[in-house]
Amino acid sequence: MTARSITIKDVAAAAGVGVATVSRVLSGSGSVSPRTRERVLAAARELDYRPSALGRSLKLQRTGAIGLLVPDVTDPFCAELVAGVLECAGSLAEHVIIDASRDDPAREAEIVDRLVEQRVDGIIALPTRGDAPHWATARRVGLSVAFVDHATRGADAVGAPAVLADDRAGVRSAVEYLVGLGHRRIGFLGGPAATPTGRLRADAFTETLRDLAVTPDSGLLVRARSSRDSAYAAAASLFQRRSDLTAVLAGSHLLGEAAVLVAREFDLRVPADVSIAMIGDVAWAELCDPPLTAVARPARDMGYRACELLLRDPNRAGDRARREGGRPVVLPTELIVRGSCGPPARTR
Amino acid sequence: MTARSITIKDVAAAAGVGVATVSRVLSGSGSVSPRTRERVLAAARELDYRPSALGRSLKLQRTGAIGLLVPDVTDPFCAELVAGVLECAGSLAEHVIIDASRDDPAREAEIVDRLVEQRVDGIIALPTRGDAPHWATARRVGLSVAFVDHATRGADAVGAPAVLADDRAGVRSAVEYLVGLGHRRIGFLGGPAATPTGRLRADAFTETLRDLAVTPDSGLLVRARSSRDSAYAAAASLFQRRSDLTAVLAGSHLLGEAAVLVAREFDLRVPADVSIAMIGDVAWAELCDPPLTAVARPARDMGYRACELLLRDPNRAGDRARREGGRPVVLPTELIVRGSCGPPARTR
DNA sequence: CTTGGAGTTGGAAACGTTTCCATATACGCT
DNA sequence: AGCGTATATGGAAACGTTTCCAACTCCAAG
Repeated sequence: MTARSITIKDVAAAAGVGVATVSRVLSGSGSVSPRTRERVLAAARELDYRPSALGRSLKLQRTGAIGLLVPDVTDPFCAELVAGVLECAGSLAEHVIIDASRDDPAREAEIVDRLVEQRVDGIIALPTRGDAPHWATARRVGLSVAFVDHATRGADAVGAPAVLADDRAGVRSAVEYLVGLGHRRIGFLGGPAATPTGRLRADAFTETLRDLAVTPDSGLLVRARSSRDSAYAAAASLFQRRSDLTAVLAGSHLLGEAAVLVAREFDLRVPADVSIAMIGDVAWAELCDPPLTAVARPARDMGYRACELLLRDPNRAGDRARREGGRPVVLPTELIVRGSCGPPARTR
Repeated sequence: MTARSITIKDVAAAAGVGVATVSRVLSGSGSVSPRTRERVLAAARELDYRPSALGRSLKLQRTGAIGLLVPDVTDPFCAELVAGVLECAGSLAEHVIIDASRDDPAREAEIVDRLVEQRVDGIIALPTRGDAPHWATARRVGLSVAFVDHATRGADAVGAPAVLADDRAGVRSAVEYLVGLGHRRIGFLGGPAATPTGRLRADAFTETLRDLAVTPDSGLLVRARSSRDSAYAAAASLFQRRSDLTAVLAGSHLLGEAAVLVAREFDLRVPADVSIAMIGDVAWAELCDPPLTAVARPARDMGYRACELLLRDPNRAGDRARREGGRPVVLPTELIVRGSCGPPARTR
């Protein structure tokens, strides 16, 4: 019951040396005679000694932990991101404390507070909004923060490094592709205008159309909140109102899902009746019939890079980011052409 | 630069009281006069004091952290599981240290070691194999462990509580459904025979067939390793060798994916030419054309329950599990009928 | 034989908490 | 007035490390 766990003292006693020596042997620093080293190692093995990270962290003022904050771990993009962070953290012998904000700034603030208490070495976040006050607070208490995806403004405000996908180019490539196929009335399903991502992608959409000399039609641009239901409703309303559209670009995989379901609901053949493409490549895109053309965003790399940025001399990273005005790392996207897009049925 | 972080001592000094009093105020235990309480609170606010979990954990010998170990966070089942754990942990004010074993026992052992060093309050694991030696070690150093999914034998061996989906019943329901539709030559795509899950599902498959008086045909049962490539190869070989089969049950969502792709590759219409069902419901099942019939496993609940089991008086839980011979918690599955199964084209 | 450095070693302080214990104060009784 | 009790408070120990610093041993050089 009262099995007091064994400490460095026990090992020292068993080996007949001082605790300092044990520490030196185990951490490999300092000089110890081979003879003592052997004795200590034997004692440690004998007792099945497990050093406590608590004691060490307290002394070293460094936990070897990083916080990871995403809206939702079940989202495929977030999951890939997490995998990337895990991969990098593992290779740098850091461990990862994860939590989900569920897109709720209040919850996010709480989590950040907890991570501060835990004295994590840094936080990687896909923030609800990067300019929320708790991020400034985190930086103020000396925590380094790295933002991932849709946080440009926040990174600026807080002076934290950021890793982004080149969504503007991603949207552009998809639109160019669709227009190249002959589409002129292209619907866009976008995220909430309140979020940086939602705004940016919609802007890139209209911008590209203008650049290609296609007059944008505001009735073809629909917004949804980030829930499944809202996405479905948005898609349904778009398809219903505008039976003249020949293609749809979904601004997220959730919206892409909605587009596919609604098209099926309306008995529209893809791509004969309507072409569909989406931002964000996910596993099911390949399984759809027809497989869905999508803009792949390098989620895993983004996580890896963010972690690297945070851990590889964190002060430097933060400082550099601030000095350079928070110029974020931007990773390229890639248009994955599959079978869901074709020439429009009725040109003009 | 040398911004030594402020401690309880600073607050005590600022408020003109002893550290003990500050601790009492902040932790809400013991008695303090309203006047002092106010002064302390003011000082803490003034200094923006953040208590250090390190000091507290060291003193309390309890970290408020649990370890979570899954093969792969990007797997939809694992992701849901993680979400469930996060939900429960959050409500109990615990934080979660996550890592991925990538199905590698050696890596798993390392991670467990790290978690032991971190002095987590417990570990939730979807283990590579529950009877691996490091699990016994973990228990020996006084760590409580809860297994999730395919770990029956491990739970027995280690005496840890386990949360399982009722896969046997799940497979049974799918097979009964297919046989009920008239299928007699049903292919089964199974996981590796080396894993408990792989064995159990395949066994349930043949068992059910026997119970339904359908003579099992060993040529219709194919194994794959857990990689995507291997799944595809297995599915391809099954479809190629046995053009006489009228239905396929995939033993995992990865194998289901393979079945769908191969069927499409072979120009088989679903469900006209071949019916497909799979174990494990995932988001894309609904997006397939036709949507895939699948056996839903309550991943999120499993995570939640496991966390609950671990945290709600962990000693008790472990002891009870041991006393009862490790009788695991078994959660029901549900057959979600969609459009991918129909009567066989050529009966007999 | 003395001196000095190199190589080993152990004691003790520090990291930031919580909590036990002792003390101090106030107050209501007898 | 004296006493007992309840409430408030602070000092100090403990949690498990790391590392500074001092001390000790050994041996070679003077």
